[in-house]
Amino acid sequence: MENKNTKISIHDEGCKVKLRAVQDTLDILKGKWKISIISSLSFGKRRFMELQREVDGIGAKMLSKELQELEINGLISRTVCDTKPITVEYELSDYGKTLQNIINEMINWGLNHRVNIVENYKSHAK
Amino acid sequence: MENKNTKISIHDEGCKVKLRAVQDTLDILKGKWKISIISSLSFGKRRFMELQREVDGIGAKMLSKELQELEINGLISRTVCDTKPITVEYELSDYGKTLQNIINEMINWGLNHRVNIVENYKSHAK
DNA sequence: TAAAGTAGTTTCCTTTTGGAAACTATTAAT
DNA sequence: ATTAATAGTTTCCAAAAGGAAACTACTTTA
Repeated sequence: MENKNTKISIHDEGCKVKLRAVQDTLDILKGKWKISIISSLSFGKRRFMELQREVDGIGAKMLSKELQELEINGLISRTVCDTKPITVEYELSDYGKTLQNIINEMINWGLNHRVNIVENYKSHAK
Repeated sequence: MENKNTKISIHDEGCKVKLRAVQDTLDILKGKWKISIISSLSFGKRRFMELQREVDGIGAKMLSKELQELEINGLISRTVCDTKPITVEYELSDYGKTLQNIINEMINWGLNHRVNIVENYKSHAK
């Protein structure tokens, strides 16, 4: 009885800690565009306009806002280059690169999901 | 020149495909509570009220709505048990379980992030 | 001098999201 | 009879999120 309660208690605490960890991650990645921006930057440094072209559908206002939040959280760096027309390069910081595993898993899941959906469509079309 | 363009083109296409895959994943997981609900269910089956107690801050309306969307997308199953007061059990489907890698990476990142934040606080407090 | 590209910011507006509380319906216990 | 617990649904409302377009400011090119 005491043993059983102890085990349940330990289990519950483990769930809570993990759920809190997920929530901590989500708090950093919240917003419609943040994960897409990080994904884009995971392929290499990008300028403002490059990001706007690569992240489908994002406007300048949202891109600017999301980049600021990512920078505040130490996930990306912003570098102003004194080129002819001024350019700004955004890059994942070392800390931002620790998100790579999450991104990779999302890429894998999404690729697989698309295959599943297409297969499902085919089987219904028969 | 032609070689270089070809390489760039291939690279660009790879990015686009991967970014689209991330977007596909995000479309399934969008909403304030979906990932938390899936995380909770990744520890085992849960009843409606259990989920509401475990997912911190969620209300009945949102829980109900998010569960419906998850069921529509085939990620969870809903089983009505004919117990004394009727109970309903929610469970990850086999397909929902394929999200486990993403959840695990989010748990790991969040756990690590919390340690980093605490360490940062300590070093500033010195 | 005008157009176009860089990187944003600001304003105004709409849509989406989400919360609180009340309500339905059933069953069991007090 | 009343309370409580199950699992939701519905309504009404507020806040947050986000988009379009105009605007700033600088430089280069035509």
